[in-house]
Amino acid sequence: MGITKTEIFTDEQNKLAIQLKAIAHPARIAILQLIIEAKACICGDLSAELGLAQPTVSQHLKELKNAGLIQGSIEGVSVCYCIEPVAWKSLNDELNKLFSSYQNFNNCC
Amino acid sequence: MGITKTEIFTDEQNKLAIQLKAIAHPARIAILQLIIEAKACICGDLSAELGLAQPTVSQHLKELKNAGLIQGSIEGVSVCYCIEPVAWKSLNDELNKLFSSYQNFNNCC
DNA sequence: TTATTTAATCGTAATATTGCAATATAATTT
DNA sequence: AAATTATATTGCAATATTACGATTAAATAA
Repeated sequence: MGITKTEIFTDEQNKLAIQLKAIAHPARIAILQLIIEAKACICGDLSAELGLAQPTVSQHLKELKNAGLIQGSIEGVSVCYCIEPVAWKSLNDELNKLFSSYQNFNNCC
Repeated sequence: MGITKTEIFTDEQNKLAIQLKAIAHPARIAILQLIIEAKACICGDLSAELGLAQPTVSQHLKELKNAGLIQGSIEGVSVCYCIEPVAWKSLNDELNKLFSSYQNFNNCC
């Protein structure tokens, strides 16, 4: 079908999946890294830096924005994108919860 | 196109994207949680617990296994799946690196 | 107002993902 | 060996994703 059965999962599971999907692409990982290092935060600069067409980068930025992970502020003719601190921390917390819930010894095999 | 331009990204970025994609689905998050809590680690049990058909769960398990995040050991007629500790820690480390690289103050907007 | 600059949207082709019924495979039990 | 039990694979329909050329929209500058 190509459609996920979201109704059988918890809101937490669905939210985490959506945010993870947003960062589960090398271009979007690269974009986040460039934004964090402040090497580039403008669509055109990111496009040049990455070697991806401007519409492609714009689309990736839109997905990161839809997931709430970045925010854009208008800077004259261009738009400066940066991390949205609250969602970023929330995702970090949720992932820490998932990863720390596993201890080597509580395995059954 | 539907195909990612992996060649323009680093191996690290591609690997992280692949592992994140593996866990970026609510069913696979739920499966990991059930495995970690040792509430279920067998395909049939997971299928019953989640309310997804057996082939669907089998496919999700395969994807997690392909990403190296779980491993299966044959237990008689059934297969017991559990976390692959090395890859699990590696992904955790990589994510910690990404998240900790961001500090609120190094933003440009 | 008319350029100019930059980002967003539209449209589209190629490919990937999701979910499951039907079936095949593998291990155990009788 | 035949039956049983459990998982994996195949095939398929519906939908989603990726990438980009062409175009549009929005803001500033001349």
